[in-house]
Amino acid sequence: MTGLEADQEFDFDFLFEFNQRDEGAVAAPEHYSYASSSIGPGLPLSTAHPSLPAPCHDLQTSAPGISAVASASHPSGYGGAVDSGPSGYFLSSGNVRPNGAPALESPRIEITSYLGLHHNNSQFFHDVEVEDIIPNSKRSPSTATLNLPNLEAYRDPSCLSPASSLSSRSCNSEASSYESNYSYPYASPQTSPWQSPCVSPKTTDPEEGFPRGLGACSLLGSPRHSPSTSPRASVTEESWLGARTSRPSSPCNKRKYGLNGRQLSCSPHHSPTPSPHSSPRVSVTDDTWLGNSTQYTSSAIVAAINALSTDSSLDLGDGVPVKARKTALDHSPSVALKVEPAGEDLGTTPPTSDFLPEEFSSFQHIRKGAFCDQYLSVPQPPYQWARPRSPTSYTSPSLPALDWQLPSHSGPYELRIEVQPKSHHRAHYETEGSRGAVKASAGGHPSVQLHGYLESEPLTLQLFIGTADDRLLRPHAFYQVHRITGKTVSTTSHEAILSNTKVLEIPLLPENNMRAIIDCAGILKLRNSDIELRKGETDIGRKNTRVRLVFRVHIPQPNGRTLSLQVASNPIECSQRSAQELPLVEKQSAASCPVLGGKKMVLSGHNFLQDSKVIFVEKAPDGHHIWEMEAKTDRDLCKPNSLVVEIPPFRNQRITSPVQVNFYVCNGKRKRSQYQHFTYLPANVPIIKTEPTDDYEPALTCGPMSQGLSPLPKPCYSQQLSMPPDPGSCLVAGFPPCPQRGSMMSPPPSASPKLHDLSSAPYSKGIATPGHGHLGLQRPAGGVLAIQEVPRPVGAHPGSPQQPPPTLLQPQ
DNA sequence: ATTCTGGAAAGAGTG
DNA sequence: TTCACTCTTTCCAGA
Repeated sequence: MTGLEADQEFDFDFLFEFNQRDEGAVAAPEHYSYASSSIGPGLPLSTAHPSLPAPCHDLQTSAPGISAVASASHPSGYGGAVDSGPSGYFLSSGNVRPNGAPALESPRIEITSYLGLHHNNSQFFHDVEVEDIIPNSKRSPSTATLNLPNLEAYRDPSCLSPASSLSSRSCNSEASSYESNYSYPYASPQTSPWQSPCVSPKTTDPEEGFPRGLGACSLLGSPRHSPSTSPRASVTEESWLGARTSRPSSPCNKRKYGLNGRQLSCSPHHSPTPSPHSSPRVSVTDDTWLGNSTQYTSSAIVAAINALSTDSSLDLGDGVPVKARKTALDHSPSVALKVEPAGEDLGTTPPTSDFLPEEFSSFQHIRKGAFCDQYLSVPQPPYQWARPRSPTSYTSPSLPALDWQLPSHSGPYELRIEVQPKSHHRAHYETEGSRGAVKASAGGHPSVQLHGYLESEPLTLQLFIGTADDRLLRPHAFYQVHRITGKTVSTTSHEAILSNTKVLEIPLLPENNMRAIIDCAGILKLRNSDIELRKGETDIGRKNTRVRLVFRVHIPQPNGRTLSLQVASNPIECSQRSAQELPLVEKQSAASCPVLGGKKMVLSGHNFLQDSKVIFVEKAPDGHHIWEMEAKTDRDLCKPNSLVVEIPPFRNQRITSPVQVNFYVCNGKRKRSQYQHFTYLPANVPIIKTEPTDDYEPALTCGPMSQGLSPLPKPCYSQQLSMPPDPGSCLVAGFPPCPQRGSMMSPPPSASPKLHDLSSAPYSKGIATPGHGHLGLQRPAGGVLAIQEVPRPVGAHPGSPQQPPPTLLQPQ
């Protein structure tokens, strides 16, 4: 901890600065402080464990795991975050409050935001405790179905045809996302990716803050206080009806389905709520950039930044694409801890009780309830298990937002996925019946175990559906976890909603060695059009069909803090078709090879055909292919699940540093697998390690790791390279491919740049662009790698300079 | 009667 | 603008 402390201080500083600068920023800290304070009380009340209380964030955030694990002293990152986290919060809070005034611009906003944030965070509370408290009425339909909150609200006025799904309009979304990515990079916090997770005061602000009249607001649209009231309301309804009833872009209109009812009901009112999630995305990118390293730290900082950004965003607003902005704003929610200005404690529950219609509406988004409700109305679980036993840790508002990157292990603890889920699982729509629980590839179900926990107190394992792209792990906007019950389900679970994300809470019992079999989790697909209309949503759903199961556990620490660990599964393809027809590479026996090639590489996955071709591609930063080479495949050895290919020689036999390329399996026209990463090594250079180990790990490890940790590219380098500090070198050398992961993550060549590429693009620009020749090209790799690898560094490589993140950034 | 599943139709989106 | 093909979403039917 000591080391951490130092870090903490560091973080604090940041926080302060931010705070001082922005109210929002301040707010963030405050939240924390509040949260902490408030939490304490709050939790107790509920069922929460004492442990969970306020400290949680800090700890978690601090990412004890990360900082601690990796290196006691994480300078910046986690450690700082962690340490600072707590303290930071307090301090900040203290300051803040006083400063509260500082909020100068819009104190309310801050407050609100906090609230909002809190709520979000507190979601747990809400979910757990609050829910009970809160009248169903408030919630939208308590039905299990997810309600899309305010489609209308989300819709931009600009959008001509509400119906059309954003995806189609991807441009916008993309643009926004890209922009966010690019533009943000270092520059203004606002834009910066950082915003992402944390704090998202913005969101709150906007909504609450109306006063400000954030530029964003306009974008956001109506959300403000009362969605319904808002001008849009009318629109809303229309939209609702139209949108909702009919599927947005698609067939809806044509087909008449009966779902409308539900949606409508929910709709208008809810609308205001921004989607918390949304934020992550944008931020993600940024995060990646920035600091991957500092997941936590960053988070704290981010929060601060977000706050700032929020404000700024307003200013910038004009310049920034709507979507981008929205996103930013939205972020806040997710991250934000909800703290209420006044009632810190309240933050947790109090609010719930209070709502006046209007207020409620305004807060809704903030409140988990609001958010959630709008989004997902989760049936409340009458489950008992949670209460009695479960520590209810979740409740604490201080818990890290779902888009925060957390380590999979810290100190003696390690959260590990013992059995990975199958790479394919057809998600079901709300209009369909459940398609069952996610299964393991070998039969049975995935399982997760917390190692190193010797206490007798049971814990709660959280599960939510996360993204599987090259960017930072975050809740997937288009998929939600779906609780499965029935005779065949042996694992009890409880649903909760955090920032619009459904979270399945599963007990981790000492008697079961803190192991849980995940046979109670299905995957629900939300209509792209609905989600894309959400405010702040920058991602498009089209072809965005891969997800990961993300597991989290919050471990109470003796010092009162809570340590949060997170692990993500390997990617899961959730679409019907692709899962059946597209080739999928899950593993590759080699991650790199000398430029001479000739080496055999075994690919394992699905849908391989004798006619399958394996194409190696080197892409330029701009995405176009510089080089393509079909690898020879051994048809005799080809099986549906495995393919043996001979690595082709690289076009340039004289490379002096590793060059990352991609390859994919092609079954025909558009039936291509995701890009896989592969690295060509200089002929005379000692091989770093091409084989199995990496492959393996990457695949598996990466999945998880990336999941949890930060996706930042930098880390990767550090980790793998552990070597040289030089940025440049790192980049180059660093690029070790993370094969497997890549497979899942990278976008198909043909695929629209948007989704997948988004991530890549950003990276490329940020990283590659600048001067790294090949490296630049490798780009995606960087991003990808980073993500994958990062984790390791954190957890695994304590020694590594982890926090290189900064390095990365700087390099550029 | 439900829950899972696999399959596929219908229509919108993409290039 | 048209066309072929892809992708999404909803239905259907059987286990």
